[in-house]
Amino acid sequence: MSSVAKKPATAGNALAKTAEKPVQKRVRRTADEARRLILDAAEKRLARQGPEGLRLQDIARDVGISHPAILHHFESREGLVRALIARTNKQLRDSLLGALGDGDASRDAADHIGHVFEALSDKGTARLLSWLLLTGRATEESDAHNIMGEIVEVLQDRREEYARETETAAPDKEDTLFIAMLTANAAFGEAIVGRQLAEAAGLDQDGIKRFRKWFAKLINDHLETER
Amino acid sequence: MSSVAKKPATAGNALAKTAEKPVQKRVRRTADEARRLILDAAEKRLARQGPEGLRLQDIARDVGISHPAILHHFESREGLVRALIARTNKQLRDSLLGALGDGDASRDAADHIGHVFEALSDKGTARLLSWLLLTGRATEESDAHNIMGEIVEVLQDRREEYARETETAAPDKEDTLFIAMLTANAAFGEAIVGRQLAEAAGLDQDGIKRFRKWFAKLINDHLETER
DNA sequence: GGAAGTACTGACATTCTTGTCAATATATTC
DNA sequence: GAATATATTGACAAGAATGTCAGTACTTCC
Repeated sequence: MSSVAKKPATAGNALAKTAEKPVQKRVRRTADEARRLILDAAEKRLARQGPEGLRLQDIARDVGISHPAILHHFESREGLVRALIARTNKQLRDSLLGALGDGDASRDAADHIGHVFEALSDKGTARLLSWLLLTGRATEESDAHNIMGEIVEVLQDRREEYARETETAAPDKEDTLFIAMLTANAAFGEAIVGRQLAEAAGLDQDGIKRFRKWFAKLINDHLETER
Repeated sequence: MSSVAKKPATAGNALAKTAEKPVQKRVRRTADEARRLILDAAEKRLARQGPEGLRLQDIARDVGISHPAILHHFESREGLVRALIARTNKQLRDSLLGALGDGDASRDAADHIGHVFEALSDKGTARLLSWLLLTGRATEESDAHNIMGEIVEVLQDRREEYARETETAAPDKEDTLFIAMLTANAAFGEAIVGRQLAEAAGLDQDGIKRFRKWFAKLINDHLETER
C-alpha cells in the first residue's frame, strides 16, 4: 500500500523538460462530492476511534486522496470539524423532527423514544456529538438550542391537543421539557456507557431492546398518571 | 514564566570540573505524593478541556515539575492514563457504594439518585469516564463490571428486604437492573449534554435541581406501582 | 559523614501532524 | 481546440508531543 512505485514527475526543475509525457491518472470529483466523501470518512473515524482517530492523513487514506486535498476543501482541520458539526446537527434535527412529525400515528411515547434512540445511535451520532461537547466545541454555534426548543414545542402541542380531545387537564410544560431532557440524557448516556453497562449486567442485544421498551413504558405510565 | 534565567550546569563535559558549586534548589516529594499531584492535575485538565488537554508538558507545568518526571512515575503517557482510569474507577466505586450503604435511612430512591448524580458530576468524573469510554480505553480492565454488578446486588437486596417487611411481591431483578441502568445513563448523559440542554431550555441551576427531583419522583412512582 | 537509592532536571532525538506551495491533470466554456 | 478554472498531488516546512539519557540534588540508612 505504500507509494513507492509512483514517481511520475514533480521534476519541475528547470531541467527535465524533455519528452516526459503526462501519464498519470487522477480521479476528479465535484467539490460537493469530495466534501461529502471526506465528511463521511471523518464521521466514521470519529465514531469508531474517538477524537484521536481524526487525523487528516488517515481520513485522506480512507477516501483515497492526499491530505492536502482535505485542506483544499475545508481550509483547516478546524474547518473540517466545524463542517462535521454543522452536518451532524442538521442530520440529527431532520431525523428527530421527521420522526416526530411522521404521520400522527404517534401519541404513544414508545414510538418517539424509539426514534430518538435510533437517531442518536445511528452512525454513532451521539458518540460524535458527545465528543464535540466534551471538547467544548459546538457550544456557541450549535443548533442544539433550536433543536431542543423545537422538539419540546412539538411535544407540548401534541400533549395539549390530546388533552383537549380527551377533555383532561392540560399538561405542565416543564413536565414535557423534563421528559425530553431525560430521554436525551438517557440516549446519550446509552451511546457512551450503554454497551459497557449492558455487558457488565450480562445483557445481550435483546436485553438492550427490553431496556428501551421498559423505559418507554415508564414514560407512558408517567404520561397517564399525569392525565 | 520562561526558563531563561536558569542555566545552572549540565556542563557535564569533561571540562568545567572546576569550582562550580551545586547551587540549585529542588523540591523532592515522596513517590506517592508526586503521583497523587500528577493525577490530580491530569484529572483537572481532562475534566476541563477534554482529551486534548491531556499533554504531559501542560500537566507538568500545572504541578510545577518537568515532564520527564511524569514519565519517571508512570512510564509512559499511556501508563498515566491507565493509572487515572484505575483511580477514577476506585473513587467512583467507593463513592457509590458508600452512599448506598450509608446507614439505611435509604429506601427512598431520591436519595440514592441524588448521590449517583453527585458522585458522577463531582470533579467531572462522568466527563472523564466518558472520554475514556469514547476512546475505547477502559474496556477490558475497567471495573465497571464489578461496580455495576455490586450496585444492582445491593439495590436488589434492599428491595427484597422491603418487600419482605411489607409483605408485598418480590421485585423483578431485571427491573432493578433497568432502574440502575437508566440512572447511570441519565447521569452520564447529563454530565455531557446536560448543560447544553438546560441552557437551550432556559433552565438555570435551580431548574436542573428540579429536573433531578422530577426524575427521582418518576422512579419512586414506578417503585410504588411495582409493589 | 559517607554510601546508596531515587526523585528530578535540561537537552536532545524521534515521530507525528497540520499546513504551505508550486506543479499537474481534468472538466468546462467559448 | 485553446483558454480558464479548479480539484488534486508530492515534497517540504514548522511545530508539537512523547520518550530517552546522562547527570544532579535530595533523603535515608549505616
